[in-house]
Amino acid sequence: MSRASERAYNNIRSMILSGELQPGSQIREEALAELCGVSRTPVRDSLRRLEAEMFIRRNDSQRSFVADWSLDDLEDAFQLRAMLEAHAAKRAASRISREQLGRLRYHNAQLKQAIDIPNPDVPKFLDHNRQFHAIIVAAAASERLASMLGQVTEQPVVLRTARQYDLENLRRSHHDHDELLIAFDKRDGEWAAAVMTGHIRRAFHAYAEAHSTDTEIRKSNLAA
Amino acid sequence: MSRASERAYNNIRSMILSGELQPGSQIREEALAELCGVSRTPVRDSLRRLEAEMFIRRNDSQRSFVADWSLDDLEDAFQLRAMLEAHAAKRAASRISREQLGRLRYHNAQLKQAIDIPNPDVPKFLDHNRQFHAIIVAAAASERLASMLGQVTEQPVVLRTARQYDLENLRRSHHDHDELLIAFDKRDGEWAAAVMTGHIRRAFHAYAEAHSTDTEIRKSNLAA
DNA sequence: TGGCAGCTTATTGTATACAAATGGCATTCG
DNA sequence: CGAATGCCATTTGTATACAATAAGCTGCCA
Repeated sequence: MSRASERAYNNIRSMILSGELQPGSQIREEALAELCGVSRTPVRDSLRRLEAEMFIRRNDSQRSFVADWSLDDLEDAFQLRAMLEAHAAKRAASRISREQLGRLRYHNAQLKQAIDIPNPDVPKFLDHNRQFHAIIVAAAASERLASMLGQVTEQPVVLRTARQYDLENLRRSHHDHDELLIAFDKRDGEWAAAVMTGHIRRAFHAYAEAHSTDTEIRKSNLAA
Repeated sequence: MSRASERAYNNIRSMILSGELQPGSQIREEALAELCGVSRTPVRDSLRRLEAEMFIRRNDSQRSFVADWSLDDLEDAFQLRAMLEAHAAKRAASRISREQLGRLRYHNAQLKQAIDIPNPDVPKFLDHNRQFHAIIVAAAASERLASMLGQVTEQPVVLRTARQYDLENLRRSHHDHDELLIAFDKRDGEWAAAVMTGHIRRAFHAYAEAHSTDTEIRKSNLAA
């Protein structure tokens, strides 16, 4: 993707992810164009992409709004993600190369390092976690599957989820990865898929709990 | 979507589906713009959409080509479709309304009529088949799932597939629908999902067989 | 006062001109 | 003769002007 267009896309996307553009708020092409320092043309391209990825919704008269996710929407996304990622794990089990397995082990070791210290390095954990999953998706060798997973993995809230993992959850997450590695080693697709399903579903519940606390906090703030 | 943009999208899409634009051939925005009687702007919009839907691929330097599907790609698409549509059936089983069930029965009756005559009415069959599946997806009540299914259901070859169903396959297809109706009636999601999986996988193999015959015909044409 | 008609303004859609980048061809040099 | 390089043609990317459409407001009439 070309320079202006890519810049616009990344800018807008990160503004949505960070919450800078509030869920439900209207989006005007020209305003974004100024913010990104480009013309409306690449902004429009970006909006179309973001709409396809469901970061943005449009009403009947073509006006754009930042998507606002209910807990149900979120569970839906997680459910699809669990199914797709389990499928990816299953495919990967019979296709993964020695070299990919090695990289998987490397990232998992880094993950372990990130949490096996007094003060866990969460960003480091997240980064290696992302790469770990990316390798599995690549090993699954289905472009289509990868593209679909892209649509459900980096939802606004999904990103924020991991930050809310407590240490216990991070450890379990790491443990799942260990088990995935063994399943891959034994080329047991069913096992890999099962582990992955649980792995993603835990992530959802970790979020749901954090979210309800969050909501309560917000409520009490409003009350104050 | 607005007039020019929608026209461009539909035109280009149907040109791809019909084979008028040959798989693998390069696409030039200006040429399409002339063909559709619009400017490049809406054509570009359409190309982006079609690229996301994987009807079109782009090389490193942003040139567009009509997607060319290998049998493997196709099996991949069918596999994903089977998984997603089974998931839809499962969800639908616990959510479908009496009214939707009624419409399902109606379309299935029409399906039966279309093939229970000396000369089967294939277009009629296809139309009611499409609506039957659409109702299930709607009953699943997941926008995201619906959007993903859209990406794997109307691939160029998928469309041509059904035309190659022989009567026996059409009958089995209708029988699957009957069974789905019972599963829905009993709110048995697992059953519905299982039937749906088989239903879609049969479609794939029906295509694969027709395709190999097809290829042989093409080869002998070349030889002649 | 409530609601509707018509106008005004805000926002998106389309066309077009121009800029940037890419590919292909020809020429030249080793 | 082959490969590399520079130029030209083709194609895509971006900006901008203008057109179309929808929303909001104002004032009129019931």
